[in-house]
Amino acid sequence: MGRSPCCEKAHTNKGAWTKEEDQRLIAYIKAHGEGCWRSLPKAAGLLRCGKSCRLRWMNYLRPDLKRGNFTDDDDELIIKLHALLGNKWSLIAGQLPGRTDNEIKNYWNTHIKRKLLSRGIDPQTHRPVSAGSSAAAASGLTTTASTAAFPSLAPAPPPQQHRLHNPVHAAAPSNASFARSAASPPSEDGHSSSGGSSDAPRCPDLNLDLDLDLSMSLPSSPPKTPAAASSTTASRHHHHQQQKTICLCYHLGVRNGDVCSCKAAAPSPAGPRAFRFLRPLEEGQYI
DNA sequence: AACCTACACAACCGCAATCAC
DNA sequence: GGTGATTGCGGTTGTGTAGGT
Repeated sequence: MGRSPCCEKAHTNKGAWTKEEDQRLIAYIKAHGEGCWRSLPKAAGLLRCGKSCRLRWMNYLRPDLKRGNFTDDDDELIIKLHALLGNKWSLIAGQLPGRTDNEIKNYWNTHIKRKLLSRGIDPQTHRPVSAGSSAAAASGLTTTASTAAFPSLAPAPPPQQHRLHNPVHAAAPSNASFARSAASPPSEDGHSSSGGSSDAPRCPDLNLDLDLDLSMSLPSSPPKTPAAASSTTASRHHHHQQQKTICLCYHLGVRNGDVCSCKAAAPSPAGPRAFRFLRPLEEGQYI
């Protein structure tokens, strides 16, 4: 379907944001809320692409962002979530209130990868480097941490016609598409992963006690302000406001009737699309 | 002090998913 | 159901800076 450019590049600034631009963006969003990124730059008097505005707001200006170092607990949680979800940074970020997918992605690439390698663990497969050959990995993917964490998911038949992004892949690694989507971390050198280890099952003998870890309490964070929650997203996916009763299966995008029986916890009237992605947890909200 | 290198992170790009008509 | 518009995600790149020589 041919795509028009998201903005008129000839009339937009690029590169680092200035303080003035930040102030304009903040002021506008405070006054009008998030949403309609396409028209926001013009309305806010910014010579920026809407995507750029959104990114700046989401990754840097949002008031609920937690700046500062990651704790060791954060590290471990990220590692375990990565083992479970692969490079689904937005999903991982959803479990770390106040952190952005971009921040976690950067942190993974600059710190955690090295940390794992220093432990002799392959950051892609989460297996010992020496035993991390593709041949060994090919032994199977059916009893990964995912199924350990969600035993009820294990026997589920491969979902039909799930979209690539549907996180059910992450929760149901027994189907091949999981390996191609959620389980396709970047290649060792950090370059594109799109063609990565598509057929190599990840961490078949991974033992990360994820069932324990995924039920543990997560660090709390200040409640998100209404403005902090994407108004656009909120209007489309307002079920996220009711996440306190939602199980992780639902968090992961499992649709009603797919593999999770937590239907009662899925309040969305918006249909399957509303299950697309989980959102950052509210304060005191656990998975 | 100057240069080089590695690191950290902000920002961009391309594409898929989703929405609206 | 088809199509274009918009949003959001993941991968990659660019740039500033700290540390080493």
